[in-house]
Amino acid sequence: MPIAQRHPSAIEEIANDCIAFRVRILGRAVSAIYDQTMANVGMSISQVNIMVFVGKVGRVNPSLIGAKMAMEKSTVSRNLKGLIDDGLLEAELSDGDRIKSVGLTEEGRRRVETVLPDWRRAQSLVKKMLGPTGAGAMVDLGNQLLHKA
Amino acid sequence: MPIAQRHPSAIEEIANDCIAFRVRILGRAVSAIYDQTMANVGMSISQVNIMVFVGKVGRVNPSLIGAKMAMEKSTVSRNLKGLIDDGLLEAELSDGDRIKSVGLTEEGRRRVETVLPDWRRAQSLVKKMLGPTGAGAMVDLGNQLLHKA
DNA sequence: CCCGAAAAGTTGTACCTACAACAATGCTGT
DNA sequence: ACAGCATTGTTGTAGGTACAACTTTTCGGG
Repeated sequence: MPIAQRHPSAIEEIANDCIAFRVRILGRAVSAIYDQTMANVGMSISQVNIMVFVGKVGRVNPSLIGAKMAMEKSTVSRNLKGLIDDGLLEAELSDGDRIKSVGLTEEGRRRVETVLPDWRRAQSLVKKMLGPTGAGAMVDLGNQLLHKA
Repeated sequence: MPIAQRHPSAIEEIANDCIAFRVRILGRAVSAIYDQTMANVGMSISQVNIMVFVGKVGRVNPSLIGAKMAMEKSTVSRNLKGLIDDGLLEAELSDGDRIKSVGLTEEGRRRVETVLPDWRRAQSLVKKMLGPTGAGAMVDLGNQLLHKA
């Protein structure tokens, strides 16, 4: 005869299993390390990530950034605005002044080189925090998502 | 004699290896699924996670929430405020009206039960997105961080 | 070519987040 | 008991994020 099932409360179930809970904590913990480490050059990890993405793929339109980076289009719009104003991205505009595409400027490219040492320190700290296995798992998981998008 | 090393640009290096890049994309993608799935009950995954954490550990002071959930104390302060105003958390206050500790109210507990079905749908969608292996890795990584904190 | 629908970008609004500066609380040694 | 210091919580400010509503652009079928 079947063994009586234990019925964990909603709280137990969510606390024990929730993926969002864990992803979000991880995101805050990891982002904080990069942001703090790169603060001396006045760049956030959010900004660096966008510049690197644009620099890697070349000229892109905002919607592709959103698709690949899982960002809502309005978020992309505002984030690009800041980087363009700072001269780190260069935009091709439509008649109505909408961003048709962006590319990394030379200044942007130099800026990425500038943050590299700090980025490396942060990356190393995070690897230590997650352990080699954890860090590897995280990269694999991210790549899987990136290649799917 | 040693083989000449290829020198990837800063862009290549960061794009290929950055853990923050991947964690943050994952965080947005995952959070969006939970938020959209639970929108009909008017709760965000952020709120549910805090309620569940408080419900699980019982009466806690804000600083512990921050420590365990990797949230800055000011963030905790504001997030608790909302849940208290909504009657989902109950606060013990100091003379100066500062929050000494919070606990889950009965209404809060019921609310968690209410979102459970939607939470399960979201959880299932995310598991599908990450695959069983990926989801497992994510939970392990999160637990590791939680137990260390 | 043109019309209508779909896709893409922007703006208003609101929530989540963090840092800095400040205020209140708690603790420790004498 | 209490003076000084460390911890804890709040508020000002600013960036990151998403949804809804709107505008502009693009794209396909007549």
